[in-house]
Amino acid sequence: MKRPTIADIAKRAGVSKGAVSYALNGHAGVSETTRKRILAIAEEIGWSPNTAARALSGSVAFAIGLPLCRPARTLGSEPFFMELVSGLETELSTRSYALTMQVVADVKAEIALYRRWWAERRVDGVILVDLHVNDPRVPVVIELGLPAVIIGNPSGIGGLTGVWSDDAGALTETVEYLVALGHRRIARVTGLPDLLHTRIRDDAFTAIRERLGLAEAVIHPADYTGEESARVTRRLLSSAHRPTAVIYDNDIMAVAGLAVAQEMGVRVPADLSIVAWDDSPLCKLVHPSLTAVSRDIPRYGARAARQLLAAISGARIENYQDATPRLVPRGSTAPPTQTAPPAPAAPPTQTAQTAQPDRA
Amino acid sequence: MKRPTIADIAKRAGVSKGAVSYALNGHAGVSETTRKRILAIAEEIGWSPNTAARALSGSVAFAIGLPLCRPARTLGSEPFFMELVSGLETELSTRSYALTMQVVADVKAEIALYRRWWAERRVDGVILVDLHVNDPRVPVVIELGLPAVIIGNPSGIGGLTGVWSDDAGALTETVEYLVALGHRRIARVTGLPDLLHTRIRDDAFTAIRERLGLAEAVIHPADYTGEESARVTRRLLSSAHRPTAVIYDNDIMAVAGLAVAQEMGVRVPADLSIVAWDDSPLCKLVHPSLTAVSRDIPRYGARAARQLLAAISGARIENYQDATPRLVPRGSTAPPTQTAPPAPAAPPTQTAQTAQPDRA
DNA sequence: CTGAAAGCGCTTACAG
DNA sequence: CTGAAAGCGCTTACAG
Repeated sequence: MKRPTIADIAKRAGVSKGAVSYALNGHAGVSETTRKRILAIAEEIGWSPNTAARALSGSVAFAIGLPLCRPARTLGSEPFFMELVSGLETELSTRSYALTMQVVADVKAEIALYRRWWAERRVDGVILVDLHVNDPRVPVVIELGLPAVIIGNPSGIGGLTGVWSDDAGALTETVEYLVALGHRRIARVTGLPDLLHTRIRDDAFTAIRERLGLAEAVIHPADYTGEESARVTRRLLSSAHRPTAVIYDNDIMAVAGLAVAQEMGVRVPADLSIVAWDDSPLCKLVHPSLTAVSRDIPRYGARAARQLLAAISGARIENYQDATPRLVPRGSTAPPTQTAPPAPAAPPTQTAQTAQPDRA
Repeated sequence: MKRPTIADIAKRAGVSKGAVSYALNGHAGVSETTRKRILAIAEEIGWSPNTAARALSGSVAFAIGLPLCRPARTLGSEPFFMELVSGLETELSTRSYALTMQVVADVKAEIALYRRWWAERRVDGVILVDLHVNDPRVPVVIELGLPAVIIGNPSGIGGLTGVWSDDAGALTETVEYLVALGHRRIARVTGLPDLLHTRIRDDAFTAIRERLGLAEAVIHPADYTGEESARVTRRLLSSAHRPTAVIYDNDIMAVAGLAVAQEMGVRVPADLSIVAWDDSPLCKLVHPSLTAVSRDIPRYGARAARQLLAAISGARIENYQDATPRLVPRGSTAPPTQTAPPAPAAPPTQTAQTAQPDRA
C-alpha cells in the first residue's frame, strides 16, 4: 500500500501543499471552507502526518524518552515502572506523542543515551527517575538543553523541575502510627542507599526517632530485591532485641519480609507489624494483607507528562508536589503483643521442609 | 548547542556529503583511507545520524512498536511485560533501534494504532502479544504489510510467524507430576479465556484428563487478576470435593490463591498443592515458595526482536519454538495428605480480624 | 487569504 | 573511486 501525502490532498483539493499544511495544523492562511474541505479529504484518504518529515522540518520528534536503569529482573517485579508508564501514556497518547523506552546498564550508559537521543533528535524531552545524590545526569541534560522532568523531589538540584510527593511527611506519619499502636523497636529496611528518595526517607526517620526518643529504631540498607530483604529480615528477627515493626521501602521487600516471618514462626501482626512503602495489588493479595503507604503513581506519571509537554512547547514549568502518600492500614499491623524481650522464634513444623528451595 | 551534520563532516574532510554518507554506512564508493578519516571526524565532533532525516530518505524509522492492551493495574503487577521488554531491548539497542510502547484500551484501539503507526512511518515493525482466537489484528497487519512477530503460538494464523514455547507439553508434564505425587482432583484456574494460549493450555488439560481418567479435574476461567483468583479459589476450597492441587495461569493468581488457602486454614502443601504458571521472583519470595512453570522470557523477547529485525530487512523468517517451559518444584507442592473427603476448613483465629481490609 | 519555493539532514541512483 | 543533484514529506517565511 502507498501512504497518502499532503501532495495527494493538495491535488484533490486543487490547492498548494502549503495551504494543506496550514489547514491541517490550524494555522491562519486558509479560509474556513477550504480548511473543512481539506480536513474531509485527509480523513477520507486516511492521511496521517509522516513523523519523520514533520520532525525534519519542524524539528520536533513527537516522542519523549524514558531510560530505565535497573536490571531486567528488578524491573519486571516492580509495579512502579509500568504504572508510571501507563500514567505517562494517558497524556502522551492524546497528543500523539510516543514514549520511547530504553534499558541501560548504568548511569554512564544513561548519559550516553541522552547524548545520542539529543544528537539523533530522537526525543523532544526526557523523564528522569531514581535520582541520586549529586546525580551526574542532571548537568548533562541541562547542557544539552533537553527538556526534562524529574520524578522525585528536585530540591537541591539546580535547574530542573520535578514531580514528587512528600515522602518525609508520609514516613513521619507512618512511624507515628506505629508508635501510637505501642511500637518502640521499629526498623526501616531501605532501597538502594544512594537514591535521593532513600536519603530523604532516612533523614525523616532519623528526625522522628530523635523527636520521639526511639532509641532502638534502626535503619538497614537493602536494594529493593526480595533476596536482600529476606536476608536482612532474617538477621533482624534473629537478634536478641528484635523489632516489633518493620517498614520496607517497596512491596516486594515487604512480601519477602512477611515470608521470612512465616518461615521463622513469627506471627504477623501479633509478633511483628509490617508496612510496605509503595502500595500495589500484591499488598492486598498476600495473607495477611499488607498495610501500605499508597501513592497514585499513574496520576503522578500523567502530571509529569503534562509538565514535560509544557516545557517542550517552551513554557516555564514549576515544581509540582503531589498529594502526600496515604497510609492504608490492613492486616499486617497491630499493637505488639509484648514489649518485653521477645519469645524465641518457635521452629515451625509444617513448613520446615520448604526451607530448601528446588527440592525436585 | 548546534547538532553536527554530515555537511559539517564533509566540509572538514574536504569531500562531498554523498561520500560521507557512503563512508558512514560502510558502502562501497570511498577509499579505505578517506573512510577512516571521515569516521574519525564524525567521532570527534560527536555526530549521530538525525533519525528523522534518515527515516525520511531511507524510509526506515529505526523503531519497533509494542502495543500494550491491558489495563494499567494489571500491567504493573505482571512481570511478563517488563521482562519481555528487557529482552527485546538487548537486541534492539545494539542496533540503535528504539522501542516504542503504547497503551491501548482494546483491540479496536490497537488496530487503529497499527494503522496510524504505519501511516506515520513511526515504526518499521511490530510485536503482537496476547493473541486471541480469530484475532482481528492479524489481517490488518498483513494488509498493511507491516513486518510483525507474534509472541505465542501462531499455528492456525496464516501469514504471520511467531516465537513461542510448548505450553501444551509443559502443562501435560505438570499434571503428570501432580498425578505422580498422588493428586487426582486437580483444578486449573485460567487467564482470560479467549486468549489463544489459554485455549491451548485448556485443550492440553482436557487431553491429559481424558488420558489419565481424571474425572474430577476441572477448569475455572479467571482473568489474571488476584481478585478474581481469590474469588475462584475461595469457591473451590469451599466445595465438598475440593481439589488437592491447583494450577494457576500466572504468578499473581497463584499468590492470591495461596493467601486464600492461608485465610481459610487450608495448609499448603499438606492440604493443597499450588503451581504457578509463569515463574517470577515473586514465586520464590512467598512462604511457602511456589512450584512454578518457568520460561526465560527475556530470551524469548530477544529472539522475537531478532526475528523482527530480520523480517524488516527483508528476510523470510521462520516460526521459532523456544525450549519447553521447565517445571521448577518448590515448597508448594507435595503428596496430598488425604484422598478421602477433605476435612472442613477450620476457621482461623489469629487472622480472622484481617478479613475486612482497610480497618483504620 | 493564497501560491511558489526553500529548506530540514540524510540516502541513492546517476554521471564522470 | 568520487561529486553534483534529486528526492523523501513535511513546515514556514516570503511574495503576491
